[in-house]
Amino acid sequence: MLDPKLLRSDLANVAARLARRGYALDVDRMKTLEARRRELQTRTEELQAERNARSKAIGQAKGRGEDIEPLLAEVSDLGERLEASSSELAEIQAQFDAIVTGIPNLPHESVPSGQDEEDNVEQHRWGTPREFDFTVRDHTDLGALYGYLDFELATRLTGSRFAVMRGPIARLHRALAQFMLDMQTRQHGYEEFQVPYIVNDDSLFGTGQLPKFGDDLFRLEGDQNYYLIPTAEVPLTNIVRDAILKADQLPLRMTAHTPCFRSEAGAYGRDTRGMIRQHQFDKVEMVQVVHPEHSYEALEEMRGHAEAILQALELPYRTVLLCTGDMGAAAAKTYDLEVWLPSQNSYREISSISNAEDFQARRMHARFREQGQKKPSLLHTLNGSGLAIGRCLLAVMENNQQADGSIVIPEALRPWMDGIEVINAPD
RNA sequence: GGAGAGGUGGUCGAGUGGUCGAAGGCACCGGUCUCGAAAACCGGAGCGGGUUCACGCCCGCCGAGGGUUCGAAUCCCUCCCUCUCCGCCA
Repeated sequence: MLDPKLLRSDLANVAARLARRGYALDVDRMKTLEARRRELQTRTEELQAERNARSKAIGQAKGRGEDIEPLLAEVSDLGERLEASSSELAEIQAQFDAIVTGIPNLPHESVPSGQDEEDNVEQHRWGTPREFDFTVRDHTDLGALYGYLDFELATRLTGSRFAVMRGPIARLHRALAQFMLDMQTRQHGYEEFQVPYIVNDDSLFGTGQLPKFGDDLFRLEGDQNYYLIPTAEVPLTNIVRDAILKADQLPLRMTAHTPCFRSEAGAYGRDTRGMIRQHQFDKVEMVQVVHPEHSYEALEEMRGHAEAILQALELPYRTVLLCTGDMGAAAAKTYDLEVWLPSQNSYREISSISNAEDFQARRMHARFREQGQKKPSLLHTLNGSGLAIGRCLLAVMENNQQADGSIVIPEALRPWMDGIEVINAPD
């Protein structure tokens, strides 16, 4: 959420910056609503003040044993006028809020303008895609070869876009998760969390999925407004909702391994084959809660924390700076890491690292108190995948495959695989 | 799931429907005292919003949302949460 004060004082400039990411702010409507709001709020508060004063006077008169009938007569229509004014104010306020809560974050000045992923800017590449002297299989074929990865079974159990992993592939999946968690906690200073996989609507509002992107979420039956988490970013970031931290507690570095559930309502028809785009996938997530002055250092740092995983696994990747049109609504700046997939002969997203600045903090009322400062100020929040485990699994499978369909386990991962070096056909 | 008791400021804890944003204790900050500290004493302190050049003034907030009333922390309704006992379960 943007600062409502900024929307009042610098509307034209805000609109211009939003236009850069393709968001058309209705400036005239905002001006009209704001003028109306101001008028109604002033009047409502005046009426409230009058009510308070008169009620107090009635109480005092009664205390002195005086006749309060005349005083009551004086306030007879006050309630109605107040009700009329305040309900109209609530109406205007609701319209204003509906717009404000739907406005995306302002892009950082270093973010290139652009429409979609075509306009993203590659920052650098790491590793060299391997040359194969045989025809590469994609992970779906590799998994099917020995029955370690079964999409048809998952379809029978549930429906489309789910996977069943078994034996060594299931084991590899677990190893990846453990490996990533251990790296983030032991080497990068994150605290490990185990969080609910179901959250309420307040949490989803806080991180910005609601109210606008509810279609991408799985909502639970019942009247509790419960949703399956689309990412651990939601529970982890909301840990600081409604909190006022002390400056010396910062930065907070949190990580968690969770499943993520996405209905991907807008993405049907894309990546229908394999486990690139699933309704359920596991991810190790990193979240940082930092002092506003340090959030861009933290962004670079987190990018490094995610890259370190890919480097350790010896997976070729490239780093991409997202353009304004490809960023999520909460992000001011986002890097994507894209891993090399031989079967697609291209790089595919495996991690996304964003600085939300105070966008989420404002929605969550997440603040901190600067040493010696009276007023609390908003924190900055960042999140990044470190990494998406399903996609990492398929990247390992495809990049490390051999002619017979066996898969070499990356060196760094072997301690988490009981020393298994190659995934072969079952005995 | 059944029965009961509760949700008040950083914390503990008062609060007959009327000057209550709310006593008091603790913790906290500033000051006096002290070589320094402790103790004692004095004082200050919540969050959000509106308005003002500013001092300030005003509004809202006692789990959440409704309602009754001139007036609600206090009365009524719905929901959420916590605790105790029983049952069930991992």
